[in-house]
Amino acid sequence: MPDDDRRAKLERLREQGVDPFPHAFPGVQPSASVHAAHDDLEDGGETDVDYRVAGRLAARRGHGGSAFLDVVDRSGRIQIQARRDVLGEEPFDRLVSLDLGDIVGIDGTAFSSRRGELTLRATDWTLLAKSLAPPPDKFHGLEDTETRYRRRELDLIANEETRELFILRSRVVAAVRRWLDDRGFLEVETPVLQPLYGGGHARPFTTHHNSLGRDLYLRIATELYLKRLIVGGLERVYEIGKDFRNEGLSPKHNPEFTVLEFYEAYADYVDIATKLEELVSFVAAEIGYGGEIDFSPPWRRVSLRDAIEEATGVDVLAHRDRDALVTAAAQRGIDLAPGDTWPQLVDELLSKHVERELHDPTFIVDYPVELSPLAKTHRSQPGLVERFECFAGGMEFANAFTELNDPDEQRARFEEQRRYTAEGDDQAQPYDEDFVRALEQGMPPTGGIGVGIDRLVMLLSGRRSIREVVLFPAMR
RNA sequence: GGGCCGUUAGCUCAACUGGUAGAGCAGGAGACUCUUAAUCUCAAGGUUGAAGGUUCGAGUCCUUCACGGCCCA
Repeated sequence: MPDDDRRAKLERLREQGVDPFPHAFPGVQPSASVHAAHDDLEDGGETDVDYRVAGRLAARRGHGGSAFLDVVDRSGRIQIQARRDVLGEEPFDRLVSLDLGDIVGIDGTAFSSRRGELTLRATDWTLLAKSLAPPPDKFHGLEDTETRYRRRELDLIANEETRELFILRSRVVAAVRRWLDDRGFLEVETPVLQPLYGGGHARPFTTHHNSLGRDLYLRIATELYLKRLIVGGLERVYEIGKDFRNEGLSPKHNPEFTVLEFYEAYADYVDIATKLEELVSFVAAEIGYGGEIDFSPPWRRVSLRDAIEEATGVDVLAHRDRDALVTAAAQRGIDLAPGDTWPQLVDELLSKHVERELHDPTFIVDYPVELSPLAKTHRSQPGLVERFECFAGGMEFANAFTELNDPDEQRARFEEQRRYTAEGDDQAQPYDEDFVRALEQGMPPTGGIGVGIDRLVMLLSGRRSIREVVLFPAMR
């Protein structure tokens, strides 16, 4: 058993007075900085520059009196040369008999091998943590999808692309924050545990607060609280956080997912669209995006009605109730579920016939009021609201509107949602009196948006499954 | 929910129409002072996802289940 071998080594080390789990190792430099300083060294060239690096032992090539070791840290990989004549008998033998996966600290002098690989000739070394479990295959890495998701630490150890992907994700989020911070947006935190959920079309998770003796919901969106902050005069706010939706898993859906929402007073959905173009193209440039999607502004804008009519021949606005729409679609050879509400049917036409064809970023604008209970009525087109969803790579990744700020109309919209609930839509939005009361205080004209960060990372990294871009995706 | 594919050593994969489960890497012993998927020698490593069934005999065929992947709804 390999584990037994490793445990036997652990005991042997302890008997030799070596602490296999020391407390710290100060002064470590990233391996990439060693490469940056010396990668122009000629083949076989020597330096007298010493470095201290640390990381996981990933490979070993022994040659009797010398050996080459590969040490991996977050910034990359660096080759270590161990020599008996440099280190001395015992330190050399112990270094060379470490297990792959052990964490080591290396002090060494930079030089270039005969074949031109930058290498540290170890002058001293320290075991920093013993690894008791064998690592994945050093060449093939870890390929089993299930193990990669369930044991992401192994994926990160074995697969450099995974490490780079999650570093990329972090850079995406950092760039988003930088862009918003630079434009006067204030980052805020609103409740995850909510007495009433709202701001989205979804089923919630329910939990229970023991000492309050009441049920609470995990938020499905941050929208209503953020708009209350606009009422409060914070003018430009944003939140990046997890939302939770109690629905099925798919390549585009994880039950908990990261969303950016931002709201801007005195702006409308046209302003927000421009900001989204700028934000995403900024982030793409910051991370050096070089993929197939053209994020450069301006992005195409097409009305929801035209988009659906182009794809299906059905004019949804000419068939403004459930039965008429089902009939019109049937004449075009499209079966719709007759039990759905009218807004659900429109949403179905959009997601099944339009969404997957939208490769480069596209704004679908001006939605029926029935689909958008929190959006302001369109200034010129009756029956519509000022709303857009943004699509790219065949996937929705953002949703925005000119915010409804008339409290009486908001109340009426919530009442309409109640009717949809009564018609069987279990995702319709509940009546939130606290929110309406806040609107009664007076909310300035406001534009707001939600951007799916996981999906944005999928687009920017070319990944086709949300599970690839979430560190620990939900598994059955 | 439906269809298809997959699950074999720690990891990556073999095993023909049913006939003693193999290899590489990792791990063990040894050789080797510029290798980089190092090389060479030797030995070891398995409840073939689970449970049933058919058969003289099942990794292989059948049924059910679990988990995963892809596609569809």
